[in-house]
Amino acid sequence: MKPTGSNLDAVRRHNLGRILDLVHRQGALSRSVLTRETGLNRSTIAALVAELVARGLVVESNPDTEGVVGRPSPVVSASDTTLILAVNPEFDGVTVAAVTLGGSVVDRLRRGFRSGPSVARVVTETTNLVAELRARLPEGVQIAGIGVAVPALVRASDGMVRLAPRLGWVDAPLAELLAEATGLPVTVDNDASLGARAERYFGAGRGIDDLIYLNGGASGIGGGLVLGGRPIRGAGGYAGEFGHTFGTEGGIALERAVTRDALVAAVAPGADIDDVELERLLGEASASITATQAEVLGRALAGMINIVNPSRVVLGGFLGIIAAREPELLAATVAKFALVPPGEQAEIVRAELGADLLLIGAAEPVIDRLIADPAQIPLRQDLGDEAAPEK
Amino acid sequence: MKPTGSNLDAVRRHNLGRILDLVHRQGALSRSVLTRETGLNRSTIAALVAELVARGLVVESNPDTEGVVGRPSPVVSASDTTLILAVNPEFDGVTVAAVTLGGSVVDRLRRGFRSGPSVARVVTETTNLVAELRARLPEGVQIAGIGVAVPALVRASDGMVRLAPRLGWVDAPLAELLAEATGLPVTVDNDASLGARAERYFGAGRGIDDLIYLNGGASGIGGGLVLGGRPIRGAGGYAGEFGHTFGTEGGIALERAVTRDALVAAVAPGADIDDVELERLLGEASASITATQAEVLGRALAGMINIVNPSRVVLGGFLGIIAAREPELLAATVAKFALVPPGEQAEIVRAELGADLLLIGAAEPVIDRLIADPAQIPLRQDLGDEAAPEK
DNA sequence: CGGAATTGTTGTTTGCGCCACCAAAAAGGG
DNA sequence: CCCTTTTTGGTGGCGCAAACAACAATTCCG
Repeated sequence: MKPTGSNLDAVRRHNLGRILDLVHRQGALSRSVLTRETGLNRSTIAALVAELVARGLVVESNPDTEGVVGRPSPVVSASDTTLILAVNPEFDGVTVAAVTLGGSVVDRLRRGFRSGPSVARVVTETTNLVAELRARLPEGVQIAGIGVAVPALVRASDGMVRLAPRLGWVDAPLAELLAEATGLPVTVDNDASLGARAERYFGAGRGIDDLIYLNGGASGIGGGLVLGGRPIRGAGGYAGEFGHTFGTEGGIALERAVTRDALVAAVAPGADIDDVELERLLGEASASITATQAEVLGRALAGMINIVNPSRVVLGGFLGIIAAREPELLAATVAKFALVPPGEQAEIVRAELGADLLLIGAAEPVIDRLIADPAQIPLRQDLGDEAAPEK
Repeated sequence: MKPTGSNLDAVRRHNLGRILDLVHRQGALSRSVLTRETGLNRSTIAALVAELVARGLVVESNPDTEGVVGRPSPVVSASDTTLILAVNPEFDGVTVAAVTLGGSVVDRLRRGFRSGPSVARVVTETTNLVAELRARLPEGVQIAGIGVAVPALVRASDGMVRLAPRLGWVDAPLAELLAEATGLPVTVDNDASLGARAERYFGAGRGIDDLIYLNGGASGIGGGLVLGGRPIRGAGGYAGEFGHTFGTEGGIALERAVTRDALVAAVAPGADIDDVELERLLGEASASITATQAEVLGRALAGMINIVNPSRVVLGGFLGIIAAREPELLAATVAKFALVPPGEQAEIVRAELGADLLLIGAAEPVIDRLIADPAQIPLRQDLGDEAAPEK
């Protein structure tokens, strides 16, 4: 069965995790703020922070005198000597990046593929890139684990890729294979769900407990759902897979009615351009295509809004371009087809995070594991004069 | 901000609550089972159970020798000396019932109304019924609180009824008024959400983490959503309010296309019959009406299933009758309009709980409060020779 | 009837957060 | 410029909850 009753160890773990969580989400915080925020005693906070420092998870620094009365409180911030490796395999290549506990990408590598890669190919290439990246990292950094964002249906509990149409995979035990190849703990999850998490914590969905996230890419539309402050996967991982829902009455899937290719075809037929270029060209052209697509998108959104009543809808990728170019039309269409109260409560905004979105998201589950038990990172023995050991 | 870090008191509260939770949900459990289930030490369980007994929340009894080796372990079950009062105001009357921690109704009273009642009327009638019911209860029982299930949009955090079309209320601070009038703690929530919880814990949704619940009553269709094991309300409490969603392409709300009145009109026009009678009459008549309604219902369900990917759909009230009479048609319609994978994962079943559904559900939030802090119930002083004091 | 298995019971131990006290560091006021 | 006020860090002792260990009780089985 599930975990259960808590003993004293659990208290320590929970409190360490709570501090790590606050520092991760809100950036640098003074010890006095942590005291207020957690309700714990000053001395307790001091002891907990000391342990996190000893494990290389946070660092303390002197505050810049802020003009407040009283003794200054040391500022606690995420350490950059503990990193997470984020991996994003796609049909045309795989990206590996080093992400800090604070949620920023410090280094990245990419290896392209000519054809759709097999699972084995992705595992070996990823392992190579991981080794390469680790060699480039400064001495003394430790890797907390590997987080993978994959465009597929995933059983997150054990990192099994159930179905990846784009990659042609079925039932690939990706987490297990990568863990074996690299010797590091690995988490695997759906890319859109992870994108939703990233936008929720660090982007356009900050602080929003009920949101729908939709991302439009070259290969289709993916989405993620956050309800009651928690990511929702549904029984089989299909919750929030809005690309396959029906946007029109005729029963055409949304991701076949609203496509990036249609936008590209209208302004630069056949060209291979990125979203920035696409938006620039659309700005110069007439808006009729985005208008048509905005209407279909709006109808589909209305259906979702009626059912889950979110307070915000975040649109990324080329859907973000549509949202930026047709805000009134989109809002009007939603208002027309959604019920009045939920429709009024749902604010439609464009995603804020760009290229790093999936990498930041991919690191999140690893950080979750860290927050659940910070003691999994060994204490650094500063007893001798040697540097802290890696791995 | 939210609660936070945990200290030793929190551990004790959590563990007491965990035991109470297990006993509440799974019925009678032996102390050895509790030990295994919680992972706590035998001696710890003994101490915790002793405290719950002292607070009148559980009782210990001798097990019937089960044919197992080893010393018999005392059975812990919910006490019936601590009760929750469940209240269900409707447009034509208000029901007050006494519910045990085990989730069964032991007594009930109802007062009818001629016309739609004002908030004040409901409060005074409820207060009277509460007093009457308490007078009938045996000596020594204590009331943990009042839980209200109301057909309205509710802000559960403070029990404010935001909008109750059927009752004609707007922004009625029902929890506050009832708490003042009765001197007991009061929780208020939407009736359909509470019904969903009741079915999930004690009915057709037992153990299901992702489910949709829909209930059809004389005044319309209400629903509740449980995702990831938690009730989902959405930003404004509209999540799961499926009655207002569109079941057909023409934009007619589901609860106007699928109605109880249509069924009644087909078999006994104008008659005032209950669901049991209605189902019997339908059994004798032709099935064409239920078939039409099953199709519309199926289309609406398909839309919901595509978005939230539940593993079960529970249908109550007259929708349960439709589900029982047209299982194949309903399943076929869902299969036709839902995507294949989520459609296959969603099992459509009839609700199991009958008339007590809302009352059991209404008690749940009160029990939640009890589980969150069992120490809110005072210790019974058995030091003297007097009985335990009430209130 | 005796051994094995399981669990309740009791007293002791361990570890975590709290508390009280003192010291340190900044702001403000005369 | 010094002194008071305010806020926070640091330290040692304390209380408390759960774990642990040893023993007793109860049942099954041969």
